[in-house]
Amino acid sequence: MQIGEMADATGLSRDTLRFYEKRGLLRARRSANGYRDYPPEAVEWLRYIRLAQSLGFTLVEIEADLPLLANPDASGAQLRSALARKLQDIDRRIEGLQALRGELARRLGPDMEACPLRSSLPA
Amino acid sequence: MQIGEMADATGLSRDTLRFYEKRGLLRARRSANGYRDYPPEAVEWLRYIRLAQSLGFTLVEIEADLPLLANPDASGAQLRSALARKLQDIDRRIEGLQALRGELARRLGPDMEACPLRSSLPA
DNA sequence: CTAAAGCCTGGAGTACACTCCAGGGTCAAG
DNA sequence: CTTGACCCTGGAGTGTACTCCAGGCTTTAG
Repeated sequence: MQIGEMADATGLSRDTLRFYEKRGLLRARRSANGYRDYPPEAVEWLRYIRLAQSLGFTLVEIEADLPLLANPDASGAQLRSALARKLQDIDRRIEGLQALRGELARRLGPDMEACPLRSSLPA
Repeated sequence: MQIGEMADATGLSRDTLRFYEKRGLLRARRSANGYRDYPPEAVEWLRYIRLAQSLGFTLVEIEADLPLLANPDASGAQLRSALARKLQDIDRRIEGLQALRGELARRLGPDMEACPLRSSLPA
């Protein structure tokens, strides 16, 4: 799978794919002519990256899980604990969003005139 | 309340506060000497900004809600519908996170060896 | 009165995540 | 064998959100 196909398959630009590779986030074999050749599974990985990223994870955070995930010697236990940490991370984020939701509903819901958020806003 | 106190109260740097003001995200009266003078309610507003931001909202998105919130002529109905949109926004984000959580649990949970995420990872 | 700490502005610099060239090689179609 | 669509690299440029000066007032403590 060469770069243009991958770009079409994922909605990412060629430049973005090259950029991810430079960062170490994505690997590609090379054909005899030097063209990148992606395995089809890379589509999954890229979709995962985009999903995580759209939800507020940075590339650094996504990368952080990578050495363990990519290491074939990692034990099931290690993987499970890494996964558990990540899930906790996500759960914290969900809780944060629920708190934000509550804040907004509380502050703008019942009494919109006298809400501290409104009275402290810029002109 | 002058800038240093506000910085201490919110954990933001003076520079960040000045930056927010330049962007129109925060307003401050000026004392006779030209120093910024913040109303104490601004602490609430700043905390709100930081919370929203830590959850993946950009300053542009936070600003987008501002003209309506800050407009004293906005009707209760307008405010309520703006709030409803924001809450939907947050709910979508929560759903996204739950999906990500599911993906991870599914892919790394039962069968860690043969997961497509792992096999497509960079060296 | 002076020194230290705090404030001001304008502008340069940084990190992240791209995005867009310029210059050049590769390949399939006609 | 040329044209057009693809690919390559290296490097410059963009937008967001700060962060860090330099140069210069103001205020407080000794």
